[in-house]
Amino acid sequence: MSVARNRKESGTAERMLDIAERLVQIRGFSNFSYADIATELGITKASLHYHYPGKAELGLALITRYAERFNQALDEIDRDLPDARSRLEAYVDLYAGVLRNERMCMCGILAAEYQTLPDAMRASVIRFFDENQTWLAKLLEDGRADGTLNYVGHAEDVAQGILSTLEGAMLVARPYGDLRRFDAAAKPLLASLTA
Amino acid sequence: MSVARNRKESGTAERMLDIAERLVQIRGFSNFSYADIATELGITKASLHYHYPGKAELGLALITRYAERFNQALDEIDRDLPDARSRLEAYVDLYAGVLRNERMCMCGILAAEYQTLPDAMRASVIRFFDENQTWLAKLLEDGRADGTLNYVGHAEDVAQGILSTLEGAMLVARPYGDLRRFDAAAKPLLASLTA
DNA sequence: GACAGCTTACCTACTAGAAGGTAGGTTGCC
DNA sequence: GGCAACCTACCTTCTAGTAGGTAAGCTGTC
Repeated sequence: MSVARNRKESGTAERMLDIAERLVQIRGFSNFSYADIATELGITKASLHYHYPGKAELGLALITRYAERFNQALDEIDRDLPDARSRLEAYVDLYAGVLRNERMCMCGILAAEYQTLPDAMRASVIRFFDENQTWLAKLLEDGRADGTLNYVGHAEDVAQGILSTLEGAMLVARPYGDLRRFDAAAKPLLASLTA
Repeated sequence: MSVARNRKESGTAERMLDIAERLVQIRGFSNFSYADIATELGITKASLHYHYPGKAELGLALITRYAERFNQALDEIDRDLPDARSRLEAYVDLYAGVLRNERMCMCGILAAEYQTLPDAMRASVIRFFDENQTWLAKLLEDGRADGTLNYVGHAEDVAQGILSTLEGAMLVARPYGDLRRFDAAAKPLLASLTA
């Protein structure tokens, strides 16, 4: 028993989020329980309430972390890729990556459950979509400027369309367990923005 | 007390489906209960089990009826509208109509819950999508023939893309309670198929 | 440097309520 | 009297959540 061994050094709260995140993305928020997490972590349900007093708080932390990481990924795309077109491809690949892990976009699945979500979570789901859309709208305007993308109408509207298409592509592809279904929606989308 | 008054003349089983259908499309399959239906119908939970022995059977009946009606609507579109382009518009409007009722496509929401669905229901969700896709693929080929639609690649792939886009548009539009969000995805889709 | 008091992270044992579901009885029309 | 459609009265299992306790590690004071 070394000094910090019994203390289980690594954040249980963080591991709770890891497990819950996976369960949400596979089953949905109302289809996993504290008991599921407890079993997987090897501690009791009661201990979980020490870290997050209720499921609503856990859910909120879940979206917050997810959105943070997503925004980080967007920043990296902005930093690493030169033109709007290749950034858009990278954005699409973010979604494809989630699907490759046999998961659904967290906020996509939460959108489906929206009516049964705690209030605090609802606002965060909306915010996630808004932030995505803002990022996409800027990308679209950049693309028009640098000549790598073109489209008709307002960037905000097109951004809404892109987001919807990608979420839908994930939603429908997952029951089939077939990534090509995602591509079937994503490729024509990209094509229509470069034509 | 007229002849068939106490007998509640109109099929309770059918009214169960009506209520359950609405609840599924708003909350999802795992977020409504027999108790919800019982309350709304004004009879006891136990009576519901007389009509559908379990939730899985109810769920199956739900998809079956929904798919039947949807297919009828597709037949009517085929019968009433002359060209592929206007048929596609009518198809998109079927989706918009669901959203106008503040509902999500039943099979869209079931797709989100897919991993927690009874086996029999899973197969039916897939079948619904397959039938839609088959209908759309034929429509796309007709459109190529009659010159009202054009696209690149296989009709089946484009059909997948259309389905995904519309499901996604509904999914994202609903938390916002904003039909324009649906249009933002649907209009460019239609445009890209007529360009 | 010891010991008091506090904090962290867990535990056992429990609650109330909701879930799906069942057994068996009642009602009223044909 | 038979049967459809309901009922009362349960049961089990699962749910989130609570009460209260404990072992171990920190921290500040004398």
